[in-house]
Amino acid sequence: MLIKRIYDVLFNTFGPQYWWPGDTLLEIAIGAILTQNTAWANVEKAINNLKKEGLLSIDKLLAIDNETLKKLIRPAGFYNQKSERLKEFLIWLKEKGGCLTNINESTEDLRKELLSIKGIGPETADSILLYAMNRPVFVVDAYTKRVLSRHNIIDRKADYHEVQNLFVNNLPRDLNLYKEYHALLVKLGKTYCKKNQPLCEACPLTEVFLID
DNA sequence: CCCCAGGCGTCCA
DNA sequence: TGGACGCATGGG
Repeated sequence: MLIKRIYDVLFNTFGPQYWWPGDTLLEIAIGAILTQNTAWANVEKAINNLKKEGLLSIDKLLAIDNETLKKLIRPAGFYNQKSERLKEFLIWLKEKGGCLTNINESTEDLRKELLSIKGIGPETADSILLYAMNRPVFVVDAYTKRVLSRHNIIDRKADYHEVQNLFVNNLPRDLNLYKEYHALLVKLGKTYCKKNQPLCEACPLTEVFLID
């Protein structure tokens, strides 16, 4: 099966990625919001600012005023929106009891609730579910779509669920597999599938399609 | 100077 | 429903 074989090639090429980077689950969830359309290096700066101030807790972040929060997360860009999005997410999380992995609710319900928060769309919701809440949800991002469409596996304008289902329907429902696969696709994208790089000879996926 | 990055909401046809 | 646009910083 194609989807499984792509995974094997990526894993053999790059090895395990151990995603998502971050010391705590809360930090991971915050990173998922801050990284929206933003280079990870800039997100790290924002998170480090919060960490230096000892603010990486739900209550402390909710306690500081918005202007302070904006200044701290400024390097991550879109800080006016992201400060609001962060606080709305934290309010929701606090209502859920404040522990990301001890929530007695179905993944489906949690996903709907996350999507109802303004500024949290499918990718951010699924990233939080998978990496911060340990729920087996496959994450689709810009790299995933670009890699697959560039190799004619999906249409360029395939929507989120269509791409997500391609993976879910062709893989065992396994938490760590989902984590590694998404991380590997990002790794591949950053290395061999950049935006204005039409096709790359060195892309390890070419071997998959030569065999077919 | 340019383009881009681990999106999302809004507006408009 | 789907394409264009604004949001913003920092690196290449």
